[in-house]
Amino acid sequence: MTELEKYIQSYFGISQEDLAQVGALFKRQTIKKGDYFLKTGRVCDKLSFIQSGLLRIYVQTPNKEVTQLISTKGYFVTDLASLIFNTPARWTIQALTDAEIYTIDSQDYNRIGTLIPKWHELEKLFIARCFTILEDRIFTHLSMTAEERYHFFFERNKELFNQVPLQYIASMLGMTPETFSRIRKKSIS
Amino acid sequence: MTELEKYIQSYFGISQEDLAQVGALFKRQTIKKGDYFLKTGRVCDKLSFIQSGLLRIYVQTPNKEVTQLISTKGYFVTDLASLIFNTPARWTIQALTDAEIYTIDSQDYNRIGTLIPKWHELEKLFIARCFTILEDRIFTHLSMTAEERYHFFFERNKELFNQVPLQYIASMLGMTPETFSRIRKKSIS
DNA sequence: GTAATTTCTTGATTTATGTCAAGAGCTTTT
DNA sequence: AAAAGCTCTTGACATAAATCAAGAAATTAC
Repeated sequence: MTELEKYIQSYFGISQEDLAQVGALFKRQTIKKGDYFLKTGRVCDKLSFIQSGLLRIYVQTPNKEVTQLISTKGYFVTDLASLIFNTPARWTIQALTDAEIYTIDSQDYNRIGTLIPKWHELEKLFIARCFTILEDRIFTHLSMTAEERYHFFFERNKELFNQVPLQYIASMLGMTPETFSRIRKKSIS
Repeated sequence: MTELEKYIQSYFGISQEDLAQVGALFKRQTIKKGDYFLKTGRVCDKLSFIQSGLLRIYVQTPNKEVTQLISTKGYFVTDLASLIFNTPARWTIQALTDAEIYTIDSQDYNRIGTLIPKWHELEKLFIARCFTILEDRIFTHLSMTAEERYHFFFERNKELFNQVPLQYIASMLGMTPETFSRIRKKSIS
């Protein structure tokens, strides 16, 4: 079983055969550090699984660049709204490191449901789980200070802190790099 | 066509017959101002459509009460994670006004998929749309000041401002009632 | 291995937002 | 209609976080 299949298995819980069928629709692909997976304004016509490497999802606003998420091994990456509704992508997605990904194009993606009858239901559950993760993330912004968000995130994502420029984590947590740096200093000493 | 059916129609786009079938699973119910629709820690075994009235979704934390959302006419209300995964509810949901709602219990909810084959797919799309709304909301916290969030929300939800205690809107936007009040004053004059 | 670039830290300062406390203005209750 | 509760506002002040600027540290390019 490939790693992709293992992850799909764990997220969706489908049979060996179904797994092989879905897995086969994903094509292995490498993407170099700095390359763009997606740019704001284009329609996102693919969904990828990250086998290795790191991708950053962000938006360029008039004032500043805002990092929405850093996606790592084992996660799927796409602009969901754009993929599903064919709207222009809100996010730009760029590789922070060389990355190995498995990609399915939107055509094949839309075909999964016909191959595997239960797929829509399982995917519904998967997206619902993603939904609740975002609910919780909003809650952190309503209830926590920058410092609390830092610790909360750090406890759950220690590895990330020595893999990516910290300014991106700062942005993702809704604070400036300077504030991030000061909290970090306090926390280390 | 009932209002419930009209909304389901607009969200899910299903046929007249299917609509009648789903619609029939919802039972009309009234709920008095102050009544609890759901309490944190219980398992949420229902999903409701709001026909009229306002419900507030919030959490009591050790320090303060945090309002996650105020739900209005035309919206569905539930603790999605709890409904789907049978986990203890994170949110408490309380009526801010007398409300008229249409409720489906989790048993019937889980049966829709067997009645209407396309349901899971349509619901997937519906939840995906909710997902992207939350993505956008997170973005407001990463990119905007309290004042900007105020205006952004105000432009889109003017009516709400003379229907509910403003402190709840303040909380929902991630600021104190005092800050909210000051921004409001500036904005009026 | 040195230069060039990018990233991170630090200090000084400003600005935004939170806290506390009091009172005014509404609603609801009696 | 007075009393009791809420809710909102306001001022004074405290604190958190942003901004600006400079330099140190790390990384990447040559």
